[in-house]
Amino acid sequence: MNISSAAMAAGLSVKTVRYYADIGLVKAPARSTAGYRTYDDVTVRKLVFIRRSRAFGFTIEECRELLGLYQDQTRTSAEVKRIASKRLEEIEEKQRELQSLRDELAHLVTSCRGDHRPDCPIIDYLG
Amino acid sequence: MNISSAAMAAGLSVKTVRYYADIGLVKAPARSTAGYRTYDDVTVRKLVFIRRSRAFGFTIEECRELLGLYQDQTRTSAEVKRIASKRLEEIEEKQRELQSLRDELAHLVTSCRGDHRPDCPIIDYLG
DNA sequence: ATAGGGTCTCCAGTAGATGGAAGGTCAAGG
DNA sequence: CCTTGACCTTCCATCTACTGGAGACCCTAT
Repeated sequence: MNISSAAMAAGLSVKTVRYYADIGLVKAPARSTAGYRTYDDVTVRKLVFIRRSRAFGFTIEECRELLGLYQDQTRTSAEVKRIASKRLEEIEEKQRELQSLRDELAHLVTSCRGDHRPDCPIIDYLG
Repeated sequence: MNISSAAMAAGLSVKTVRYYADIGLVKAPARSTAGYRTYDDVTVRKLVFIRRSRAFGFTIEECRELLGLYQDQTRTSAEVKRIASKRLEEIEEKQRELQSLRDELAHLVTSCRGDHRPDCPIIDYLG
């Protein structure tokens, strides 16, 4: 399978697939005589795994760790849960941040008349 | 005022204050005979303005725009409101994203026993 | 033979800083 | 006067996770 088929199958861009091999996230694929990368299904499945992990916001390093666990028959679900819980915590922290940000900004936006005059509570707040 | 006092007063790091002048977000400060940057209160107030804007997640370019409006006596509050509303929309979009992410991840984490055994719904989902 | 795709490597750039090296400056204390 | 330590300078590199593009090579079809 050439890189574009692999990328398509994994739902990633060709650039990204190459990048993941460059940084050693998946192992370097075999090459055709012309030097083209040839991907197998196993690697494509790993690429899909990475895409889904990234969608949850796991960093590349976390993906590396998760991928290691994915392939490790002796893993414990506790290890996986620890990583996922950490990410969940981060998401929830971010949500709290965004919530207070939103409330504050929404308040300012609401109180701004948005007309042709220069006086503006948003600018006042920032300045 | 030397750069560290200005940074302190603005609530930013020295590096960041220098950076904001480098990219032309605030005008390049005057220099002492030794070449030290000397900041005045007006610039410090702008730095504070930028810090607060950044805290809302406005990009540097948006900060540039907001700062322009801040200094423009002929601004209209409509312009300010437009920029702020756009940011508010983005925040709310991000909130929706995070919410569905959180729900999904929370579900997986909850259903994972987190024990010494390898079987794990989180890994299953990703793979 | 040629046209069009696909692929290769390598380099640069994105946002918004931050870290560090090498060297100049300043004020206080001995 | 000299040293010490804190501050300042410039410049370059690094971070995250890719993405874009140039120039060259390869493959298939007509």
